[in-house]
Amino acid sequence: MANRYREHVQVDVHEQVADRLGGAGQRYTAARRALVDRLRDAGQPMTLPELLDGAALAQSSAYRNLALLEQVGAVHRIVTSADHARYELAEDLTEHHHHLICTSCGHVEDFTVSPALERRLHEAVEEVQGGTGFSAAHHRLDLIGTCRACG
Amino acid sequence: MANRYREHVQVDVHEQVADRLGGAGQRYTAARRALVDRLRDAGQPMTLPELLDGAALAQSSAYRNLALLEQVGAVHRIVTSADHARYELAEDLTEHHHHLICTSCGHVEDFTVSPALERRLHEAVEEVQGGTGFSAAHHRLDLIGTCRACG
DNA sequence: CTTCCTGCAAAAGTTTTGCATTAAC
DNA sequence: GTTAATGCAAAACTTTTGCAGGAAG
Repeated sequence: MANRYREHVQVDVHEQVADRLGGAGQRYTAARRALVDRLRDAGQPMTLPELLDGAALAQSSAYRNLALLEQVGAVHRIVTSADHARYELAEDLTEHHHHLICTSCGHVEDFTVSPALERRLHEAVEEVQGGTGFSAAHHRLDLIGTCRACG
Repeated sequence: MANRYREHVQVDVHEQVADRLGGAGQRYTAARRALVDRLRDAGQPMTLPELLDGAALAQSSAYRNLALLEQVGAVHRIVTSADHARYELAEDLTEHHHHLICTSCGHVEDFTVSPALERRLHEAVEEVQGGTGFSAAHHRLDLIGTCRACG
């Protein structure tokens, strides 16, 4: 089970997003709410075509809204080698996690690691920062391979 | 120092690449050798414009050669949020390492972590594989933030 | 009634592909 | 001689942008 460490701290996602948009002088429109709902319901990073499928929203609006949501820290954009980028809710609206990336079908799945390893990672990050002058906003641990369906 | 754990096991890169190309019925031309030389000399992942700068090679040939080199496992392509993808020699021609990715200028720098942490990472990978049916070819640990020059 | 949002269409920009020519084995 | 590699130009494709009309506060 990849999610055994998941804590399920539930925050009010919509309220959070509305706040962050409001702080930037932007509105939480129905289209934006729908995007957030889809992202939350999916529980997995989604491509733009997936987000758009069956939704009454222009492609350009979707891109614009997702870019805005990323700017205000509500959404995170993941680029892989696959055709489309993928979008997910920001970690502080869900929780810290990592990705299994299938090189065959492009599918991205979440997983979490033990708090102990996460702590070690964090220590390593600190260590590297000290030595290089690099200031890390966050880290990213991904597994690259093939998913069950493709394997 | 980010590279304190580096082992400097030197393999004959050109011989390795020639072998892998040969195995696929492809030739190790001067243009390909030049790309490999640049990648090795840089010691950092490079964009296509960087690789092409001052080189007598058509853009399309560069893309084609890099794609081929990636297919035969000699080169690794890294995609970030920046405009261009970056290319580096495959890890088995250099060594296992990780990346500091600057979100401001797009620069990518290498770093290594202690063998102990690397071992822990490997264990975590095994653990996740068992639980999910995902088959991981490799893992990726990146730090995302701002580099010394941009910070 | 001013500011932001949306849709459509066009543009931008990286990467890929077709095709004729040249080079490698 | 056959097969692969190159350069040029054009295409493909995701993502971005301009602009005019609509919606929201």
